[in-house]
Amino acid sequence: MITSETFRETFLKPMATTLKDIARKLNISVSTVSYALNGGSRSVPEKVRLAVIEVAREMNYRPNRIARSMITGRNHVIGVVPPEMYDNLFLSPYLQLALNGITNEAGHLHQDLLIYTRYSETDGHAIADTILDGRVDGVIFISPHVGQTAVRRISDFGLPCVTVGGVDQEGIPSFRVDNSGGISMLVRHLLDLGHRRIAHIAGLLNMDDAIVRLQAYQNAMLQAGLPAPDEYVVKGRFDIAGGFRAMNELLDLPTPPTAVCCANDEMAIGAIQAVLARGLKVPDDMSVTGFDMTPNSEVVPPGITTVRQPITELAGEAMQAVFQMIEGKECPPSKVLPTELIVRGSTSRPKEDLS
Amino acid sequence: MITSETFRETFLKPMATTLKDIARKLNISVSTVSYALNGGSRSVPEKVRLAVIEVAREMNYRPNRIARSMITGRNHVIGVVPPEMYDNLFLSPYLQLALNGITNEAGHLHQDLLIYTRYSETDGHAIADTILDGRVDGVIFISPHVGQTAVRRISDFGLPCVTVGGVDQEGIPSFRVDNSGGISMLVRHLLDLGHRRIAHIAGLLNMDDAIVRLQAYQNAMLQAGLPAPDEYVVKGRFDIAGGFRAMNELLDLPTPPTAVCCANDEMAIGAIQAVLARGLKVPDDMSVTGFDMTPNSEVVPPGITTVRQPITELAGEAMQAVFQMIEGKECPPSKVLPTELIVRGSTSRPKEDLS
DNA sequence: ATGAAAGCGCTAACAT
DNA sequence: ATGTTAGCGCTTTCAT
Repeated sequence: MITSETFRETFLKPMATTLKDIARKLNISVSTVSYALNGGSRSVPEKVRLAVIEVAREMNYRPNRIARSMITGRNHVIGVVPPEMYDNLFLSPYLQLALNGITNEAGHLHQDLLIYTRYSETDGHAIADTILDGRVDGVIFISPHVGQTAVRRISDFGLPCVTVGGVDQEGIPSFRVDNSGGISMLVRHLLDLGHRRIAHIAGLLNMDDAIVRLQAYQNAMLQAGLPAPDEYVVKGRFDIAGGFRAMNELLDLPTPPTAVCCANDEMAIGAIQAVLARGLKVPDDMSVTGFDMTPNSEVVPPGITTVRQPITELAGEAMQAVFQMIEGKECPPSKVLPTELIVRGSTSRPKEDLS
Repeated sequence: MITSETFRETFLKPMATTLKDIARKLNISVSTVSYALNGGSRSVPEKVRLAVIEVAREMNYRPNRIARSMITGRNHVIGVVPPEMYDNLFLSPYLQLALNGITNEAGHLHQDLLIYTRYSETDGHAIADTILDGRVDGVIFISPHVGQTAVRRISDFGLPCVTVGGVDQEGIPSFRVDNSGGISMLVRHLLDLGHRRIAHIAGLLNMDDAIVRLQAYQNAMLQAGLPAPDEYVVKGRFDIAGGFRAMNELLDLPTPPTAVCCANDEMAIGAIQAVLARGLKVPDDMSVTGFDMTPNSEVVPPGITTVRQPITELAGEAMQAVFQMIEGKECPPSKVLPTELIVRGSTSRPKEDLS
């Protein structure tokens, strides 16, 4: 007869030592073994305790966290939902920095990370179901989509939930930078240099950060009394290839801009490549700015003028926040950190004086 | 009286709908509900099935995967162990590429990833215990240390286990490139250009890949009848800063090399920075080679001559391999993929003819 | 001081 | 066709 146990034993996983095994060997009860090993509310005589520990070692006992989770309701695992559902996720510097912050902090807090990478299901319903299946104690969304309904669903369900980037939502703390302030600084920097025809390469407009940055660009231009015509706003998808294409579009315009403000560093890198590919020079023929201050923004010549976004710190704080919520403490407030202007080689006065 | 249930309900997680709740509501048994929802070995009349599904939706039922795991013994989660225990893990391009491969494939196979980032415990014993606590169905080690005893422990226990990089071990399939072949190609390339004084910046020598590459360098020099003196071998820790320091050491030698072969691209980037910082030029004053063909190796001027290592593909195959083992299929064979030489701007003939 | 037993939510064998 | 029940390995209450 093939019982369930026999089946598992034979074909799936090897049988591990359980508390019961130890108890049987020592002729004591499981509860005593449990208390001896984990020191709960009951005290166990030193002699017994040592014997149990000895046998546990001998038999190579390892507590089964799944079983423990069922009772305690705690997994000590935090779910992490990356921004988008495309292949080669980890090539995004933004995600890298965010994961570093989360990872470092998770280590300190003794939590493991379950990274959700299965995005066959695009709809928030399915994603939420996966997240709410009991394996994680809380969730961190990294730059969720606009209308990522999963965030709301999860929060409504009562599972602790925070976002890195994104916008504020009732009861869901978000940790982000002052996008508007950052873009304003960059545009002002370009204005101060004497630029008047300034274009914007926008990110994925289904992400809040991209939307806010676009609006900030438009506002900054408006305030300066300068036009921000539609053809000066090109979508760049937040990646190098997108920045490359977008810059080409701008260069093909009858009156190209003299400066381009990109919604992130990667698009700035692509944009610079496009300029160079035409035999033009950065910053002489075209000033370019980025956003994020990723490691590459420094390495890529001539060094990209950008805005420092403390993503790693922010992500770390997000991690602390979910943890607090999990621990039953009060829902911590959202946090908006200021950005810092980093001027490097990719911006200079325009060739022709346009003032 | 505060029962365990009340406690959890009140302070920790919200109570979710269970099969029992649905059964009670419909006045049928849990097993019927289970079969109606998951369609196991028992058939359920269409009418009942629909009613169950309806109520499940109404009550917002979500299966508890923890409970399911306890019985089936399957989590549909694969553990991933990153190479080292330092902060800012995700800045390593090697890890990024590996994770991409694993992630993409995990998506196809419908497996989630649990990334182990808690390395307060350096010793293999503790790491193995964490991994063997029942939450994952298999493990992928990325470039494990030499003497990473956890790998052996886990494999001995019977949990499916593979490595990306590293060396072959009995019963543990590894997926890696031909390190020796790659380094040989690079050294030969430098020799062909006319270099004779060739140094090596080695990686972390507690990693197999670093050791093998160092040996390959020494062999290649030996074969060419050229010296590879101790002062021409400097440790660079596999990162940019390490490459920078190492190159400075080499430049301070009474007779500096004319070319440096680095064990990875990042150290090559650091090395180039060090050369430039002294007002020297790459490749005119110093040829530099990398390893891995990371995205940056192309972007950093003058473009780094390197060796393409199909890390992403390799990692994907590793993922497929653990999955097969989990499914009870035979342990797949290890795989060694060839590398490909990528010649770019960072190498040229030495200034002085040394032949 | 410690054994027995009740579950956690689910699956699957066993009955009916 | 479907209800009852025995666990999975553990924690924790209850009883002794």
